[in-house]
Amino acid sequence: MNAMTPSPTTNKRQHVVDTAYALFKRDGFHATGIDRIIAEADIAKMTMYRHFPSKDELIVEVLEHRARRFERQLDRLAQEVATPEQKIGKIFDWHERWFRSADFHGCLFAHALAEFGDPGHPVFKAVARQKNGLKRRMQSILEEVMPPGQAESAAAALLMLIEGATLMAQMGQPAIDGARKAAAAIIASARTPQ
Amino acid sequence: MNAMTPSPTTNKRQHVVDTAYALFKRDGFHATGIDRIIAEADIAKMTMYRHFPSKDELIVEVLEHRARRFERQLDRLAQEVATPEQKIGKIFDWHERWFRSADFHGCLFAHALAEFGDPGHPVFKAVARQKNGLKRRMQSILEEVMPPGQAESAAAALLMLIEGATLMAQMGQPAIDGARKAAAAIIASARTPQ
DNA sequence: TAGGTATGAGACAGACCTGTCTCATCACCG
DNA sequence: CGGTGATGAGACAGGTCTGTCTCATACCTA
Repeated sequence: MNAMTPSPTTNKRQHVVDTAYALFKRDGFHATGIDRIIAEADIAKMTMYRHFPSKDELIVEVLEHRARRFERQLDRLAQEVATPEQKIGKIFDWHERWFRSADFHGCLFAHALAEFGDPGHPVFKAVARQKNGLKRRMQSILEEVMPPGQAESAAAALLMLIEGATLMAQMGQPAIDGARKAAAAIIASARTPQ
Repeated sequence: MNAMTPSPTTNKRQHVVDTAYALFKRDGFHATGIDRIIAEADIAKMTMYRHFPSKDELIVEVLEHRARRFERQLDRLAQEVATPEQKIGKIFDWHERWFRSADFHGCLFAHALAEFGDPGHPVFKAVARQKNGLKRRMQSILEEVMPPGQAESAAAALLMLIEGATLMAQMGQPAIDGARKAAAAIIASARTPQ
């Protein structure tokens, strides 16, 4: 296997992940059958099952791939600005662009949580990892300007706002501006408690 | 049909709704089959299909029943207190108790939105009605102490907080206190803009 | 050229899905 | 007693689900 030419295995595997992502996003997890995925990806069923031992593991793979991509994008955005307020602002910017994108269908992780509510299920755990990652990111940003305790609860509040804004955006109600103002009020309040 | 004795039709119908609610809440909508519902409710399949023309309509009925129940409970709680802050506080109280309840599995409406993402689908519309109802309720409470424009965006922010808190509660992360503090900051900020 | 690997194509199993149909039964009511 | 409406029980159709299996076919490399 030449190291310069990408492995065909990797290509097929990623192609399945991308195709499954698009279908899961639009139609949901249980409503999207394996047959639909392989038809859309134009691959044989066995090709998929050779890469992923089960549909559940494919779902986890899709979620983890999207989570990594999300983290990379936020990393990049954070480097563009200096102050904690600006970094938080960039996170809201990211979501605002996402809400306006043509194929926005809500948060895939929240949807996964809705369909896999068992805390022991691998999909549930993958969702928890992603949400905790975002919360930790905001928390460490806020710790630059407030004590850790304040930063923890403020980060939780910001995460709630973002999740809520995503849900409202899915219902066609633009609320990112309100979320932004509320976030500013929360941060200001945490900066100067009482 | 005697008006004093409740119609057996109504009883069976409600029994199906209640049983379906418990199963949808725990396992999701697509993952819960008709066969499971009628087995758990201990009724014949035809009895169900005589009351509900399709599974989708049963889902809508379940959602609407829960929405009516929710509205009644909030109506009652609102009458116990006087100030807008207290009324909003009662809404957060309700959610706090809900999060602590033994069979809490997240918001059924949010889950329905995850599985029925088509805005034209009756289930989607039922979800939008419920969320808009809660937002309107908070908005009219807030209009007692701030201009309508401020009340609208503050209500949207509070709704986002509540939805986000529900999602975090489902992931086992208690965040209602943080949401409460954030709500106070939002309302204070809207009361005295700038 | 020979061999190993990835893939394609599709049959197949066994279960589950929604929704319809028939026939029997039971309760109530005039 | 006779009739009516709600219900029970279960077969049935037609489709879809996940996952496994076999066999043929490319393709790259040694």
